[in-house]
Amino acid sequence: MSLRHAALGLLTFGPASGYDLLQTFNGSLANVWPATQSQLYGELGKLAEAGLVTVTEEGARRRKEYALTDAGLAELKHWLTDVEPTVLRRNDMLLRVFFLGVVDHEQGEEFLRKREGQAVEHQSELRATQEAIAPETADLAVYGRIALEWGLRYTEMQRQWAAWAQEELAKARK
Amino acid sequence: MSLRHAALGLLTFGPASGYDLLQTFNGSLANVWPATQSQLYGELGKLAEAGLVTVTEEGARRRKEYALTDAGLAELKHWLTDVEPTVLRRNDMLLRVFFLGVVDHEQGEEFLRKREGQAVEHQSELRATQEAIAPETADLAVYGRIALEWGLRYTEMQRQWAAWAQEELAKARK
DNA sequence: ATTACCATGTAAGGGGTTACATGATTCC
DNA sequence: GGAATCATGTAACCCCTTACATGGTAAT
Repeated sequence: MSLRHAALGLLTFGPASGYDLLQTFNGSLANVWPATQSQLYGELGKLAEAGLVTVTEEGARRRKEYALTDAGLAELKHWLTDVEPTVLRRNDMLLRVFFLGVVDHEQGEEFLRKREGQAVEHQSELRATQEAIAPETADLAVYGRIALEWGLRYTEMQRQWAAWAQEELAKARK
Repeated sequence: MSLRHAALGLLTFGPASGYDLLQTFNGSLANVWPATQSQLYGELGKLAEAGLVTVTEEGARRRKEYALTDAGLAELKHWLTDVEPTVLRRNDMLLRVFFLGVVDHEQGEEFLRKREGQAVEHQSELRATQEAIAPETADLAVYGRIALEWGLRYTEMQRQWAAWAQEELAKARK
């Protein structure tokens, strides 16, 4: 049920069309809560029907601009403060680790090597976006910086873990 | 499509019934790839139909015991070595961070305090299971230990991040 | 006998993905 | 005029969750 809240959240920055929101979902939210066009347009319809947003303007090319209503803002605040975030489940990569004994040691090591590389790569992407938005975030988007820091620490953790795991494997092999 | 591979993976440890597998999904796999009864029985049926597992025994109480076929093992290996794990997406908690500016500073700080507490709690649970399985894992379940270590490092990262974020907020508030 | 546990299945509904479909406007 | 972009919508399909439904077996 969080696409709904992601949309409400984005509308706190100002009115926007489905198309506008989609750019954000594919941009800064891509690593946190991606959404497809199909899904978003459907959800905006439901949000309007539920009175959490309203159409404030109909522009060219059937463009509809949506704005948050009081009820929408209330729902967003409720979600932020009263609803417990779900703990992370379903980790594709870790599931594979569980069964890595099925293939031989070399392939196990290669798997971990790849994870290490992927973490490095992902981290450098995050650093790139960090530098791209650095100027304007003197104190403006504190929470944006905090979210980004999570990504940096996560990828760093993954990198170190994968390196450690390779050593463990080497030890176990002797 | 990973429930299928989780089931195949578990069957490499020996034949088992849907009910047996379910205990594992609710036990050691709960933090990695949970599955419901309803879903699992359905998937086992599809796996049998696809020839990746076979019913090796029909016991009391309609119990069916499944075993991996050669095709099933091949599919599992293929998934382990050739299919790239999906990078983690959709983080409920981080999505909230993005919009935390909507509520006041105190509530923002409380949110982060809760995350810190949750990380501590989750980590101590992991340590408990670590000690519970320690004796038998001298070198037996290397990959199990490696997966567990991921959890310990993840929760530690989250704890430190949440603490850091609270400091950043305090700084930004002055 | 009753309770607890073993054991499997179906149905309804939500959320997500991919693909299909359509048309308006802007820019070259 | 043609291509790129803006802009919205529908349909089919898969995965997952919750709830409902049924019955066998073991232990007290």
